[in-house]
Amino acid sequence: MNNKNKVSITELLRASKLSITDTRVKILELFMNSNGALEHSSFEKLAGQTFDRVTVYRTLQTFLDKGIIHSIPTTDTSIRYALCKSDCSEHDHHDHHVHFKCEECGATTCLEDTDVPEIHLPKGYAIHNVDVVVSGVCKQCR
Amino acid sequence: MNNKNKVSITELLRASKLSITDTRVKILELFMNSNGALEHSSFEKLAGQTFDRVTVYRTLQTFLDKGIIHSIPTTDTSIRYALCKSDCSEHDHHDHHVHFKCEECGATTCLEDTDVPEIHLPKGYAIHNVDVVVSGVCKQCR
DNA sequence: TATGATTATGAAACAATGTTGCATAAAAAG
DNA sequence: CTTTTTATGCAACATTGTTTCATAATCATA
Repeated sequence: MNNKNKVSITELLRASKLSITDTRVKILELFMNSNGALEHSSFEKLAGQTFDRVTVYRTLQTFLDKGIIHSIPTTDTSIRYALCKSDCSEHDHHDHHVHFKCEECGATTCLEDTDVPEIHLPKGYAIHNVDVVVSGVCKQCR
Repeated sequence: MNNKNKVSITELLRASKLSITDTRVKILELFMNSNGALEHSSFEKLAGQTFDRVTVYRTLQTFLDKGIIHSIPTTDTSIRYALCKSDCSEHDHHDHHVHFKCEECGATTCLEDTDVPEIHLPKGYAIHNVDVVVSGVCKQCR
């Protein structure tokens, strides 16, 4: 982690009107240093340091609320989280990209360049969000 | 639950080479009598009868393996399950429909008539499955 | 339709995951 | 530097998921 990232993490927290704490900075560093999406247990295991379980839950919830991260649905037990692009905000998410879950290595990644296609539902439904999760085998595992 | 359904449940189990047991029949009845997708806890609460937790887990896993039900990814803790159409089989799922989660009533439903659009990924990815989960407000809740 | 082989179930014990309340510690505001 | 506000850690608890093993139910077949 270089100094530039530290500065941007600070700015990110400040922009979301969140106080700057060790836990929040370290969790954001973990997100920035990892390619894929992280699941909850990662935060307790990683970083040589133990975060308290409760603090991690609360921090992730706060980041979700503020639009700093987004959650990725899964059919296993663990929800995954990934950083939002910088143009997301509290009430205006637009992470309209596809997520990919590799069945070999287990990694979940955001395919930023692959847009979610438009979905047309029968009349009467109000659409707030569309999640697309593709599973298969990623480049590295083939 | 009428007799016709009972017969078809029996046939369904037999077709999947599963022995016909009370638990399996009752869990399938729950699926057939419910419009939306069911989460695990439903099976323990519903039906006036208490199923053992372990049996429910094993039964759902068996049904998944045999292609009788499919799972629907969520960003909350509970995985949802719904019946597959009759033309699914053990190694050949084709439930290529969109799922809808209502933010008001919480119900998750299969939109059988809304196909999952084709997704084009960057080169190198092998696609096995595409899950689309739309969240918003359903007809009944508007 | 009884019998043995096979498979499913339930119980117990455990492991992992998620939640709540409250005292303390840290950060922000003045 | 002090006060106010907010975040954290701990403890206790609740829920969810897993493993093992003895018992019970189902199936195949005689």
